[in-house]
Amino acid sequence: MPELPEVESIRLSLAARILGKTIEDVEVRWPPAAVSLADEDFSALARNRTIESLDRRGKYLLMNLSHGLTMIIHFRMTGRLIYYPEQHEPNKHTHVVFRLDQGELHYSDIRKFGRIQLVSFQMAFKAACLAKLGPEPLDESFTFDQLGMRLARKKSTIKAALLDQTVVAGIGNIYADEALFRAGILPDRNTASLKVSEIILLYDAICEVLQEGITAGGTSFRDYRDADGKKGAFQENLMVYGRSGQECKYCGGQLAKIKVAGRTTVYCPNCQK
DNA sequence: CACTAAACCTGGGAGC
DNA sequence: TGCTCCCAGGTTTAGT
Repeated sequence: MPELPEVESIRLSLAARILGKTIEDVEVRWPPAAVSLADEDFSALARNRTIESLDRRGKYLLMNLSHGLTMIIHFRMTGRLIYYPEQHEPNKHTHVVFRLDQGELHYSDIRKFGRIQLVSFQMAFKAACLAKLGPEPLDESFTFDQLGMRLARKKSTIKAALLDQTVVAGIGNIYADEALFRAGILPDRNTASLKVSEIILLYDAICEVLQEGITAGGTSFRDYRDADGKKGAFQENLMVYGRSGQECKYCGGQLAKIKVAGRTTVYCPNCQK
């Protein structure tokens, strides 16, 4: 389930393969996955455009094409974007095939939740999905004060606040649980109950866990792969996510599982207060 | 405003 | 082996 570190890892691996290449043809095999401007044909619109740059905003990958067009890609849970240097046979989960002047880019998605939107560059940041996003947690402009001010407006649990993309962009279930463990904060604490010292710990934990996730090439708990089809390594560093009932790597106690904000949440009852 | 639930989907695992 | 059931979770939308 690609969160910020996974999308960033896709962006980095993809950049090395496709920047400067031209989209010569597009085969949309499952139309709901490829959304374009009103009444415009996705394939026709994308054809004969050069891939000029790759950006990321939260969990969204932005592919900027020549002539002012941008593809906004969200992978949701099982989306993948993989580059093949040679012609490659699509499978039943391959929804869009981009044939480049050299190689092919395949978008596949088992669960069919992900979407590729094709919009004008000017419209991209006004698009409903991007406009509401909170700050980028790894930008220099993201400070602990900013986090504190945004959390102060929330009346939910701290876990729900971290998953809220309008508070901070890019955190999902994995990194929310990991950041809260590192900060020693129980996931179902009310946001208003956090002391300033705890928000400082949380701020540091968020920045560290996301940066380490990127360095490890993301977390391949199940489906995630980068643009070369390679797994990440951060699953080996997970302290709580997916480890319910197992020993806490820090104190040796048993990790607990609860539902918070409708999501499975794993934490250490001893290390997190 | 904030919460919950449903909807969107399929594969994998558990239990029988 | 094969069936059923439940679970995984990002986001939007509808309802309370």
